Amino acid sequence: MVIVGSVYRQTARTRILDAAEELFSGGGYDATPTARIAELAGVPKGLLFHYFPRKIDVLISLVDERTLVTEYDAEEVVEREAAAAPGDAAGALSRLARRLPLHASPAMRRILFREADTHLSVRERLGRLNAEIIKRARFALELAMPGGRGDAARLEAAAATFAAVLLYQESICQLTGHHIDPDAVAELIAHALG
Amino acid sequence: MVIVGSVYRQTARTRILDAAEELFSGGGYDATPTARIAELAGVPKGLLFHYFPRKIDVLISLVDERTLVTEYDAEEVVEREAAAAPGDAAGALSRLARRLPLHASPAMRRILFREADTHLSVRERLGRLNAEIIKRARFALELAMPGGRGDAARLEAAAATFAAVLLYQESICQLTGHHIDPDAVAELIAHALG
Amino acid sequence: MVIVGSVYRQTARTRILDAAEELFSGGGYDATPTARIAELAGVPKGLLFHYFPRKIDVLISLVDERTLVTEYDAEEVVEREAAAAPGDAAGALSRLARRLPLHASPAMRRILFREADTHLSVRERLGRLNAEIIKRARFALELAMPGGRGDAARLEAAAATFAAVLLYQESICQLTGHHIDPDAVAELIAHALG
Amino acid sequence: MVIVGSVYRQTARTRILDAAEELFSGGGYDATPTARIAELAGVPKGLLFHYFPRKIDVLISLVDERTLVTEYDAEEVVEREAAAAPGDAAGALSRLARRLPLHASPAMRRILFREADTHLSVRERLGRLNAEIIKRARFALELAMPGGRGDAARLEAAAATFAAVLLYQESICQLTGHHIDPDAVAELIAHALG
DNA sequence: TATGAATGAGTCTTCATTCAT
DNA sequence: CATGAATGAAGACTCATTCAT
Repeated sequence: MVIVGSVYRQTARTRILDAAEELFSGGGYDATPTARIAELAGVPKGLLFHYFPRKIDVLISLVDERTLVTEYDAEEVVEREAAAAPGDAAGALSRLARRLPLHASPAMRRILFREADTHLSVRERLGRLNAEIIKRARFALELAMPGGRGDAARLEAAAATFAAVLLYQESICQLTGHHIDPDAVAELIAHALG
Repeated sequence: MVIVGSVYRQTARTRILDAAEELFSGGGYDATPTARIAELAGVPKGLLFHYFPRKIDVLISLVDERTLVTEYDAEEVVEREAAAAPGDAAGALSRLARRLPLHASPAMRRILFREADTHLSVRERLGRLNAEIIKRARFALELAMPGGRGDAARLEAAAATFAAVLLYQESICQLTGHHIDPDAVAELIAHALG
Repeated sequence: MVIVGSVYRQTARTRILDAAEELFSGGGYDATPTARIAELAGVPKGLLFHYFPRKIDVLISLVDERTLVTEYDAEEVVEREAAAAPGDAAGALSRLARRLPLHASPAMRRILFREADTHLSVRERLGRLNAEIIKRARFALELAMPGGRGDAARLEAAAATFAAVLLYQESICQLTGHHIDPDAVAELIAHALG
Repeated sequence: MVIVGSVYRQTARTRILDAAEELFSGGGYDATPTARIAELAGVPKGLLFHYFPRKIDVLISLVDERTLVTEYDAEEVVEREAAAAPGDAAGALSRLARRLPLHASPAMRRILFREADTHLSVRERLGRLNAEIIKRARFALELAMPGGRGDAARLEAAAATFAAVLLYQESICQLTGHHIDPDAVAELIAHALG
């Protein structure tokens, strides 16, 4: 009953975060008045400040709670996949892309990039995400081509490039109107290293 | 007198743009009050609105006047270089990177990325830059490997990836703390296509 | 159980008043949110309003319960002292000063003066204190110099002046940084009347 | 014309200070919204913040500009008076009281005392005033009774007591309802030293 | 052109107080 | 009694923009 109740009637705090996520991703943090967040959440303005003393705390909580790096044992999964399809570097990267360790909605990703250079805590989170993706891409590539072909520097550039494409693909599409396909980049990289 | 007058006028307008460039790139467009622009430019607040009726006009003028795509005949230069070093795809891309068609200062690049998703005119300009870079990268790669090795899709992915790395390299470095080397990426791509 | 209950209840109420005394004397009534009183008292916010329906009731209760005019028979004490040291007007005033009929802590005195002009009930209490001190000073001086030397007006000025010095000595010291010694003033007054 | 103009039509800044003086002295600084100051001054709310960036700056400016210690040569005046009426210590103090070196209106004095313990700059100004009054009282008394009768400590207590009475007389009257007459205190002190 | 005072809508934030549990 | 979420009115302060001179 209690559980069902909480499911049916989201808590005020959750509704506030939902509203903020939508509005921040739409118009940006600065352009979103707290009043509009409260309005969309269906709570009085004061309640927002009951849960989040300052406006920035809404953003911080959003980033803290909704951009989690996945917690499953990533390495084990990658190893299993590598064993199942040996030598398939492109496939390994593509699978990594699909498991992008952003628990976040596309909205949250937009928020992450948009606010990163203004707000330290957001930037830190973005930095950690990038490092994590690079680490996993490097690991996947090493597994896929055990012979160590290609030098270390090239593999490093490949991992960093792939991470950049993954992180920025939506931003690139939105800002430049040009769609970039992670699978095509994965194939390109695999060819470069293979 | 007339000349002096026009000199003064230009000076004021230029100083306003200089100040705006510095402040926008530092704190962002929204966070920069017009009063501070005027103050830093050393002009009275009213004069700013004499030259730029609305605040957004300062940003628009900045983007229009200070992020010019280079006007030299890019294709001709690339052709000459390709002839001088046939088959050197990596070098072609590296040279392209060094001629990045942003006349803009690093400050202007920061402004471009930061404000692109909020302000249409900035986004348009960024889209045109991206398209231009992709076009030149494609052209350079085609020239470097005339045999048409590699299929078209892969070449397209290569051009788009390189453009993304070029455009975002500073953003990536600033936001994630991870430095990405365009030359290494150029070498990677050349290897993929070669 | 009942006893324990009443002990707890009293404890909560007392802790609220303790916290309010500390905070009001520190930052002033207006600058002290009820939330901080409750926090310092270690009680939930709602409980504070259970005991004190309005914020001002906390101040009123504080003044009512913690700035009591002493209840011993002041006149009798003064008479006994006067008999023991006849003619010692300065000593009589000094002893009066030491028995200052403020049961209150220095904190409560600060509250009294600070809030007097804003809150009627506090002002009334302060007025009563002043009147009481003047009365006692007059009585002590009359006893100490029974000959009736000095005219009535001068004695009145002496009593009022001494009361002012007693009441405001801490305020003067705190606000102006100048320390004023009640004993020296007592000696001065005694000399004026003697 | 310009002068007449400025006389007829007070500047907005002056009207703001006038309004603040009236309202601060009435209800206190904290209880006075900036909106009401602007309203009483007949200026838009924003203009108040054009002249005084923070609310506290209104109070600071008020204290800085409207509680000036008089600039005439006080010592010379006192000396002349002392020569004209030798031995008249009571008269000297009474004359000093009438020249109370507060250029300020009674309203400003109320503000000074009320806000002194909350705002440093106000407290500093009050401390300087007190020191100045004590200095002048001491000087006046020394001139009036050149024989050096009475010891130094008593003279010091007399000066401090008189300063306290002068500074706090209005506060005492307002808070306790008891009127204290500076002339009577002057006579008392003169008698004590005489 | 040049100047800075004037304007007022809008924003974040605080806080006493209520109320359902 | 106890709890802390809920409420909304009110306050300080910001800032783009206008305007008279």
